Amino acid sequence: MELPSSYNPKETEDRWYRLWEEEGHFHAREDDGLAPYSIVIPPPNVTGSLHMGHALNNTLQDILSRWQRMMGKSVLWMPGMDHAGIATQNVVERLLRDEGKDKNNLGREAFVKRVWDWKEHYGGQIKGQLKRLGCSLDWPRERFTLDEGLSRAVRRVFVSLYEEGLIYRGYRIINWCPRCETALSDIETEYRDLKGRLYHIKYPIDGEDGFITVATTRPETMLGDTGVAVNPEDERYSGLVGKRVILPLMNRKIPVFADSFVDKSFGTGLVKVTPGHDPNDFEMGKRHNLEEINILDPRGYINENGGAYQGLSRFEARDRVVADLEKLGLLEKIEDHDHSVGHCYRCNTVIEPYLSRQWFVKITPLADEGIAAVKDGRIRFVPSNWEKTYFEWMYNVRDWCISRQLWWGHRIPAFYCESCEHITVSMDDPDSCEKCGASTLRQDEDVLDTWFSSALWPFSTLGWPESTAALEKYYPTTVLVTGFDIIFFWVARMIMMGLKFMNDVPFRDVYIHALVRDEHGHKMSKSRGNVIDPLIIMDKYGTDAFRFTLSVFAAQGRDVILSEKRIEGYSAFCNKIWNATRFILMNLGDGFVPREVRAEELERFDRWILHRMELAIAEVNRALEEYRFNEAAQAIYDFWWHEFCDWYLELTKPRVYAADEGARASGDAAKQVLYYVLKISMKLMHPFMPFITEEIWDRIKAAGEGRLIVAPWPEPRAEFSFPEEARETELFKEIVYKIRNVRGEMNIPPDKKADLIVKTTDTALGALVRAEAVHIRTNAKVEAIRVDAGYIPEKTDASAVFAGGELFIPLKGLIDMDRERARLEKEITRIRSEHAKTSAKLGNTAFTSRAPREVIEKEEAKRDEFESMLEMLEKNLAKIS
RNA sequence: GGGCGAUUAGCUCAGUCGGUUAGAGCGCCUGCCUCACAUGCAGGAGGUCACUGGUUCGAGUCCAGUAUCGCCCA
Repeated sequence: MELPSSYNPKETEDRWYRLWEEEGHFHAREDDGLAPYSIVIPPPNVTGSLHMGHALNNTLQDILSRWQRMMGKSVLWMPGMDHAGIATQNVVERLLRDEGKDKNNLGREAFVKRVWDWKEHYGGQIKGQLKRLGCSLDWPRERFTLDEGLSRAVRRVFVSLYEEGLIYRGYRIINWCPRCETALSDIETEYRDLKGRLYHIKYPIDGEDGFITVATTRPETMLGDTGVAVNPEDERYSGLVGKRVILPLMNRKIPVFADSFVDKSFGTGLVKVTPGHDPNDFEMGKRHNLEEINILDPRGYINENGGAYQGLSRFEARDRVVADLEKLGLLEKIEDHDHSVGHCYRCNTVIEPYLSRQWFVKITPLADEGIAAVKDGRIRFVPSNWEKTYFEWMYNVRDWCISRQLWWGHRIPAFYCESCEHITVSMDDPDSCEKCGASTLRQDEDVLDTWFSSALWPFSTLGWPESTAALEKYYPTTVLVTGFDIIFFWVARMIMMGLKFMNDVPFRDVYIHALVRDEHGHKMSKSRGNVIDPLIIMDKYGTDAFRFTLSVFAAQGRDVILSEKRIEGYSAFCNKIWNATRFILMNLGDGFVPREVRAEELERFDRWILHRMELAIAEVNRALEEYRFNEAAQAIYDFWWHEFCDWYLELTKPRVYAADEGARASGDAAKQVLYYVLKISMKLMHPFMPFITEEIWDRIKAAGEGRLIVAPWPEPRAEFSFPEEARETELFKEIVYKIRNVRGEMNIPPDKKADLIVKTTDTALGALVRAEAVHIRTNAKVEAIRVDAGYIPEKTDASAVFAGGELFIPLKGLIDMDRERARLEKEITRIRSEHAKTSAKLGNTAFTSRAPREVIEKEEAKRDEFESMLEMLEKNLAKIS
């Protein structure tokens, strides 16, 4: 039973993952008769590869899954990927471009086939990377948003919402990406503050000599102006309303009208109105019957409506328009002006508000249900403050533009009749128009927003619209784990769709974790060059160290700020786990037979460590129940390192090393406890560090015991509650600390043997010191130990006080008096200031009359203790002065 | 402009119901290769809990304001 002197993650990780998977431990069974616990993975993009956000997100889900699996639940963690319409289409288009090809030459069918080919060969790299991370996903159930079943679900939802009037076709301003050449939803547009300019342009008044001046940030859109607006309350321009102005460059006569939308204080108070290229202008145009002129083609170039500017890009057109206005003397001035400009969230191109016909989901009726579900607690956000963000958005949500001018995605199941224009929307492709019966039907060219299919993820992956056993058992899912950045994109929409089509929430809890940032708190991004690649980290430090680091830093409401230094620190923890195990195995001996630990054979420190372990188990359970991953991880770390390794292992050494017959029973008990604590610890650690714990488990498990991944989670054991021994052990530790402190501060060389006199009138304490003399000796490095209530210290004794007594270390000839005086003085100062604080409190009648009794008693006890310590310290100081 | 969050040791952060001598990791200083681990052991230094005011017997914790920073939305 011996371990190599260090743990090799590389070698073990791969092997264990394969075994777990082969043995079917990740697979959920609908018929297992166990209570369900289900999580659906936030489906990564098929084009994606594992980044820190994924690593955190999936580590947390895996911790929950493994914990609940060990708790005996029927755990389903559903894997899958998202077809990522724009991103994937972009990837393949780029490939084609490199080959000198173009998707339009290829044609739709061939292009889509090409994307599928790409997906088969290069897509889904992230799957292997999730395995690398140890994720216990139920792979045989893996789904893809574009697979047959999910496509069926998407179509069912579309048809059903259309029939109900919740999906409609509309002609309006949407966000258009001229590079992707598709519409985007509002939330796919990211606004960024840019330094721009405000151009003041003079428009001549029709039939008069004067001008009016309008201010705009986008002069090129004037080519499509069909009006000028003014606030009705603006006295400056009251005479203008009803007149016409001549649009320069285009020489079009356009009306001046009043609309309360106009902000009097912005620019000149007069705004040019371009209904074809601005959502607000569009609304005004509707109110005032203005013509809507579209001056741009889908690529963002000026079209035939832009007169002489046709063929220019929107940016070239801006320069030319400004230059021409300047020449005509119509450019009054240009001011610097900061404004926020929409960008495509996929390709970062400046978005164009663009007038076009698109499909929309009427969202308000769905949102109302979604709001109610969170309001009445059917869904709980953790941390709860995210509910506020959710409500804020849901109350102000606008109709969702779901059509995309792409080829990669779910094609919209709407069929236009060539003869009567009727739209047929149905589950199966129709042969003829449902209205006039004509067979000349043309399917809508567009596909659906990828998020439309992701919105169905919690039930579509379980087999909906079929009614399956999986759906029956695992829906609603237990918890959704995701980042706050997709609350609107995904979480809110799943809630709405789940309520609509399943009549139930898609998940009970939504745990929102933070973003991973670099060590300076910056968002990791390729352009910043501060990306830490999780795969490199796992290679370097091992997956377990990486996962543990993520858990420790996953505090609620905080960003995860990651640096390699920390990961390195926790790889030391893995080493500590390995080596403590190694120590235990080396000392159990070949004849060791594990058995139940019996209360009557336990010594003080055995009871103490079992007591502490029970507390650790309770803490891990509580923390995980509340999704406080960092607290659970911290509890594990502290217990293992600072209690089990720092103290208990040291305390067992004399017992397990002892060779004589009389000590054998004590040594045997210690071995049983070591083994027991080791096993329980592996269980507690497993969800966080699955590989090293399974590896250790494999070497320590009893005959016939199965894998750790499915070992039963530790049950609380009331018989291991030993508060008395715990208290005594803390006292023992304090004595050891004090002696070490004296040695350290006094610079006593390690090889210098020192004796110890403990002076106390407390007989129980004296008995404790006598009983544990061996352990004080080995842990504090002292020789002879004596308890003497009447001890009169020598002038050459170093001393220290503790709760219940004082201790002396005779150091004839070695003691540096100045140093010892300074040490005692420092301690006196410290205790005095504590004493002052507590006696001030007790001297305050407001406190003594109003504070709860136990708080007062605590203060009194503190005061008494400080007083007796001060008395001893001062006496000892006087003695050596 | 509206909303949310943060500010605690040199750095990065915990701190649960308002009551402990405010903690951890890293870094720093001192001493140790003690037969599990130098990825380690022992000891130590280091804090006006951003600021101002309030509530309270009592505030790192609750409230208000200020400052700085970050994020989301318009």
